[in-house]
Amino acid sequence: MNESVYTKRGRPPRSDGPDTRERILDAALEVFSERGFEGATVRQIAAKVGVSDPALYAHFKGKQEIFEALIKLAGPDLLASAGTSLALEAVPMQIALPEMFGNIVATWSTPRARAFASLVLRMGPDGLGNVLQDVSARLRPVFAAWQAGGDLRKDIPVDVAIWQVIGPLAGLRIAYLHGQASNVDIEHATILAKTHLKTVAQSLSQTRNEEG
Amino acid sequence: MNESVYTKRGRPPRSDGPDTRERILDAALEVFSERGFEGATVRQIAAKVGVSDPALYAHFKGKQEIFEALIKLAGPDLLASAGTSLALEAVPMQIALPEMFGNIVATWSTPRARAFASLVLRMGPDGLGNVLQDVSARLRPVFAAWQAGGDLRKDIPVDVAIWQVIGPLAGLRIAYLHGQASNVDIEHATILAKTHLKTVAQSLSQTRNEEG
Amino acid sequence: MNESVYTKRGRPPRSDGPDTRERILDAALEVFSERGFEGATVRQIAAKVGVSDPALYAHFKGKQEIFEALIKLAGPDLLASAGTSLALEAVPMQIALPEMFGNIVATWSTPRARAFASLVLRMGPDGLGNVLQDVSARLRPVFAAWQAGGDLRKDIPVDVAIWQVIGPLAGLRIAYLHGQASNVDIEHATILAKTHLKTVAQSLSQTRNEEG
Amino acid sequence: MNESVYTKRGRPPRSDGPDTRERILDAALEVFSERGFEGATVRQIAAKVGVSDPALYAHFKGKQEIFEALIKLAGPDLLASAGTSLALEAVPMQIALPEMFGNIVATWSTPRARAFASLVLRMGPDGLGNVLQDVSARLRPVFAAWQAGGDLRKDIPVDVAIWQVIGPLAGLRIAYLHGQASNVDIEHATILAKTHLKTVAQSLSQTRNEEG
DNA sequence: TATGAATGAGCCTTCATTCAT
DNA sequence: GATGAATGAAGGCTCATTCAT
Repeated sequence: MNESVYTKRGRPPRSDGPDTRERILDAALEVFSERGFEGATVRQIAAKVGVSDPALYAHFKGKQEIFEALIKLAGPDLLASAGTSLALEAVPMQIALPEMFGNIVATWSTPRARAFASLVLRMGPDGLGNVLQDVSARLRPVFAAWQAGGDLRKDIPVDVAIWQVIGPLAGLRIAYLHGQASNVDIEHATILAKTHLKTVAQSLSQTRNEEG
Repeated sequence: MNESVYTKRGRPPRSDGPDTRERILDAALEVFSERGFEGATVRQIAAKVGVSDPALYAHFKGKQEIFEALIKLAGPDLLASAGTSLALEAVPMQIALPEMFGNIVATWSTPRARAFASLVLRMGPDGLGNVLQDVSARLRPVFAAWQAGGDLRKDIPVDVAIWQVIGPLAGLRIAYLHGQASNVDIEHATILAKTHLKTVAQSLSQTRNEEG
Repeated sequence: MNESVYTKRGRPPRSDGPDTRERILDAALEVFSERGFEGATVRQIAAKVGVSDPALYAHFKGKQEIFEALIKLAGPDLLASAGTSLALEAVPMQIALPEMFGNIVATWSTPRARAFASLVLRMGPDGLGNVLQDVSARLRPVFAAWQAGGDLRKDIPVDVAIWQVIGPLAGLRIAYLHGQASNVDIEHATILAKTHLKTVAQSLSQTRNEEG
Repeated sequence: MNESVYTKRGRPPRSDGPDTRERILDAALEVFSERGFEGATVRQIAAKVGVSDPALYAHFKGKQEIFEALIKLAGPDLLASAGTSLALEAVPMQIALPEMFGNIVATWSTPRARAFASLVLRMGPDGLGNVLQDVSARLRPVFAAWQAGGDLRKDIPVDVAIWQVIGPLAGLRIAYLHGQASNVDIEHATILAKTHLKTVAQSLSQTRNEEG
């Protein structure tokens, strides 16, 4: 993998890449997302960076710390990142919701973002649950505003409305937008997300015509 | 953990329960779902069963085989199991869909089922993706029948309709119905699922008002 | 290997062979000679007998004891067995020596004897050295008698004479007459042994014609 | 064994010698020759080197590879090494044969060579058979030349002649010149070898008297 | 900073052996 | 006698980590 044949003790002439710390995190993201924390080995990460494993210890205190640094990075890069960071309250729901599509699926489709998705997945239920509840909490004022303004039907609890929006998206991300996703997967997810957001926007906004 | 101080090479004087194989699988499910395949150790499983680790090797060829046996068991116990095994085509969608709730969330709430959910989660994207695509495929004829019969709006592609139904459920399961779920989580999920199914049934069936 | 499908606790209806102890030793000889003491496992032996491993413990105290029983059997069956047990002193050397061929190589060529040879080989230098010294000791009076009687040249020390006879034979046995020997090996050894004994008998008996 | 009580995870403050790979092979030779491949443990080898067992894995891929490295080294150090590498064809047999003694037994008597002998012995019949056949093959042209030149009696097949020379030597090596050989053993072997070579040279060269 | 060599801990697995039936 | 299930011991090997350079 590493073609350099420099073999001597001590520091090699010069490190060929910029910011080794960054490269370590990149490699770690890949390895951790593919194999999970325990399944990944420090050697694999080091190999991917192109250095020997003790080198990592110059930048991080250990495997655990690399992982945690990754998690810290993951936060803003997750579900949260896309639409939820915008000032959506100001935009009418009918427009804001489909709008999220462009942001969200595009954002989620990058290799890095997909690797993060896999990473969180691998972390077990806690990792995922936290993210979702986090996003849910962030969206609540937005949806409440929409409901107050009449954009969102009043007969649906805000929580349920939120869930109807982000639930399928979360499922989508997990099922189709992970590290190993193929292009077909991504396209499939794109269509599903697009249609989902249009439909759900519609059904959440429209006043019911008949009740039973 | 084991207070007995019997120390001799061979088999101990009395083993307390039969059906060790079953108990191994139970313990393994728990441990694997909590820590993932690599994170789990044979020792932990054996300890949970209350035997020494070599004992497992009388029943399974190795760690891998225990895991695989678990996966095999997981099939019927997963997403699929609940509503999808019924002959739903015969039932009107408006009734069938909410009906699934009783089956599904109840089924998913058992500790065993939740452990399985965590297990599959831990298996990485492949595990999950397969399950969802499996369920999707199984539901397709049902939904198609509904659409042909007029129960399901014709302006929504069957795939999207299915996803709108199971997408939030999948997310739910992952976010709230995993091995470590608290009672609050479960209740939360129950309400979400119930309302979701009612709402989605409605919005999938009702003819559009032609709004825009 | 064992076609019987009787599977129930306790003793099976009847053991199909005679003298299990004997069969165990046979199997053990085979396994030990193929893999050495540590390389052999109790299970392999038991499997070859067609019983389960704990069954061996009804006949022997353990692996070690089986091995020792084998060694005890090996003694008479080894180098010693063939010619050396006869009353060779009475026979003229020129006749006795070639005569040994019929006994020795024939005896050594049986699968059992060859397995024993491998067994002793595997035991390390001690096993082999002991055997050779043993044989040497047994032959000494015979050769001394021959030398006294004029059959054996007086200018060769008895020890050397013995070694010239049995040395090649020992090497032969080890190199060609072991457990895995092919028929070609055996034939080769046969010829070598035959010619060797004839030649050595000649050169040990004939008075030297010239000295320098 | 190691009195230092330094206990910390990584590398210890100072390692005392270089050339660990060499030292591992030395230790391994000893252990393998004493106990055979299966009987030897990686931990024993490491202990003899004075390191912990994982250290070996920095130099060899595993137990098997250590063993194989040893076998590779064994080649030149075995039966072959001594006389057979010389250009013996040029030397008259009567002189060359006894000459081998100085080389061979001296070479075989070194602790290392004796350990190798035990090692090969432990490898079972294959190991030994190969060596002997190898040597036999190497000597054939030499003996053929001698026979053609009249040094070697024409009434003895070359193969048999070779065997009469090396057979006792092989037996000697196995019986007396192994890893655990005492000084007495070595002396005994030395005398036997010396006399053997002189006698055999004589009897292979002298023309028959036409005795019967 | 980065490396090679080394380490303690621990993992999966096999083995000889034993108990209760 | 013979069996299935279980056990303590130990083996080979991997891993994260550390020291000296």
